[in-house]
Amino acid sequence: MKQKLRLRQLEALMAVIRHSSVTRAAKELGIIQPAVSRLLADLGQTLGFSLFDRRGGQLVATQEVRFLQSDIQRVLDLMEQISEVSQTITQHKAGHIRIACLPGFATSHLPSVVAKFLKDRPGVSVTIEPDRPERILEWMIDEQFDFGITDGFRGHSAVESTDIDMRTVCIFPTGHHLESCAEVTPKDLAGEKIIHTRRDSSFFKSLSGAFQDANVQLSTLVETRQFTAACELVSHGVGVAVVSELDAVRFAPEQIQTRPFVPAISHRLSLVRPTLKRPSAVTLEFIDAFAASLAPFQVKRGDPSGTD
Amino acid sequence: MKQKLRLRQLEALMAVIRHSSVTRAAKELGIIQPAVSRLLADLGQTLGFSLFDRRGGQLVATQEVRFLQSDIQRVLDLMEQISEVSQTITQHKAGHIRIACLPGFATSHLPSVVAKFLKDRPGVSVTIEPDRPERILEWMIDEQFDFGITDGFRGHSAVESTDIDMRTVCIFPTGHHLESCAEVTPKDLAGEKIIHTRRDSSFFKSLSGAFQDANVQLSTLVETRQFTAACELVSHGVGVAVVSELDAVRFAPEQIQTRPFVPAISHRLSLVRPTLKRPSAVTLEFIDAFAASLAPFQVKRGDPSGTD
DNA sequence: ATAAAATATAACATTAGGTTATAGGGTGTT
DNA sequence: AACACCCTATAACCTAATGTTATATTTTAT
Repeated sequence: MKQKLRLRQLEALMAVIRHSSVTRAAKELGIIQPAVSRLLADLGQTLGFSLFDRRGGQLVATQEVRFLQSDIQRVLDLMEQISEVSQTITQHKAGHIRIACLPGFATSHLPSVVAKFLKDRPGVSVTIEPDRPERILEWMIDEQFDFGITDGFRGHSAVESTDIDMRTVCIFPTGHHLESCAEVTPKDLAGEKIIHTRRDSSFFKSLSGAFQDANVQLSTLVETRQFTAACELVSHGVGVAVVSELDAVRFAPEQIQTRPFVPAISHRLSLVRPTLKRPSAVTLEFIDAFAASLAPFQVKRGDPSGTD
Repeated sequence: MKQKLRLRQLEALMAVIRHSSVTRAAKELGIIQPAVSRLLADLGQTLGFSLFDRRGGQLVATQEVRFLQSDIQRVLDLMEQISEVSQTITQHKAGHIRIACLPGFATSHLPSVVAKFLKDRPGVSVTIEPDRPERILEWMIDEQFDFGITDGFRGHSAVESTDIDMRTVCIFPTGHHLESCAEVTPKDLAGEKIIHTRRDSSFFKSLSGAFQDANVQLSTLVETRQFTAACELVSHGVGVAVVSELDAVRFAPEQIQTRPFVPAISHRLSLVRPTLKRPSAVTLEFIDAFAASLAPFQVKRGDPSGTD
């Protein structure tokens, strides 16, 4: 009698213990009494000892059964839990998303998006890891992360990307003489000390291209990786910069002024994820949500005026 | 697709995760590959998301599955454990025995019996609760305990008892003038101060009966509930007593001397247990073992010379 | 004792889980 | 590219577990 324990038998056992009656237990289980009777009989067989004593019309669990009772209950509870969790997963309400992003996003735009996303999804958790684009790329290739927000992405077979061109604006301290301009051109910036991104970045190339086309000398004040840093500097009254509008809007008008930059140049963001790794449903949902959050700052379609 | 989670499906899932291959998993489970394939397919259906990504000929669990993995493993482990424990229960190797006994037994005879019993039964545990006979009786009626060792038991419908008549001996301090007697009669004890049990105990009635029959005055030195206490007193050179041989043998000849008491009177022990409660297999085994341990000190059958 | 209720047993239907046979899909080689 | 090979999926069928109805048996209450 080397029978295996069956989950159904344990369910029946616990139901009978709860109700002290086979008939009532059957009712709870939604089946009829003989079925429960046999489940118990079979279980008793496999366990090798009797499960109940009758005591004045009531069934009382034997000591052996009481001995196992807590473990059995735990198994049933766990199964229940697994079912529930898988339910919420199916409803895209549970899971974990590992996000790698540019440092600027980790502090400025991303948190609000994540917060909004998590509000509707109690089971979901998120890891945010800020780092340089090169590292983000590595992480995608290694599949260490589910989703990356980067720029200057050149394509990679193991990485799938969606590029988004972000509008940029010229920013300068409040009170600056540029305040009189409705829009800012390279000519307006002649002689200004500029805060800009690294010279090897594609965004810098676009920017300096615009200056060259206008025959204006671009003179550097600060070279930084992050738009946020540039905004920060400008807000302290130092210099002028062309940055993503996304970053600029976070600062109050008392701190910095923004004007459209002409010619319009865009900052190309890349939303990336590992090609080979099948993304979880929540991950895809999050990528959608994130892309949507960028829409207000995105260059209109059919108006590329692209970077490179 | 409101299918229930099946244990077998979870087993298959974990096996495939372990081996990264359906074929190898099937081998481990002792079934063939198509069976596992379908278990997985069905499970995927009920869970509502796919379980594996293929990655260069290897199967890799999806994020969703990894999310559930630890819970699933716990369920399987618990089932395993329940099986094992029930096994040892079947082999009478596990369980718990609650023993209520006279205080004397808790310290003298019982521990050695319990120790020997537990040695072969790793899973078994025991509770020993010493108290007065009245309380032991209550406990049996309430089914608070599985087994009781008492005396003076008068019968009760809810309590099943096995009576055992224990041999008794006369004990006295080494160097006492009774040493010269081969056996001790009431006459030999004339004028001796006696240590004996309570006057309302049936054993005392037997004893005083013997003295009356011999027309000897029984003079009390100490009245105690426990034979062990009497032995203790005697070993310190105080008085003479008639006690169960079981208790007497625990003392060295340098401390106390023992002689048969004539007429032989017995001390009736009752091994009791709740009638209505079905005893566990280990309990029955233990009662047998305990009864056997008393045999050397038991009045021979057909030689009752009973108490009352 | 006897009626009523609860439980166990018997005979059959359905379904999960197993089997064999076979088709389909990658991977690696030529 | 075409081939062979290995792994996996699908189909058709079988067995054991679990459910059903009908009925006998046991237990409790009157």
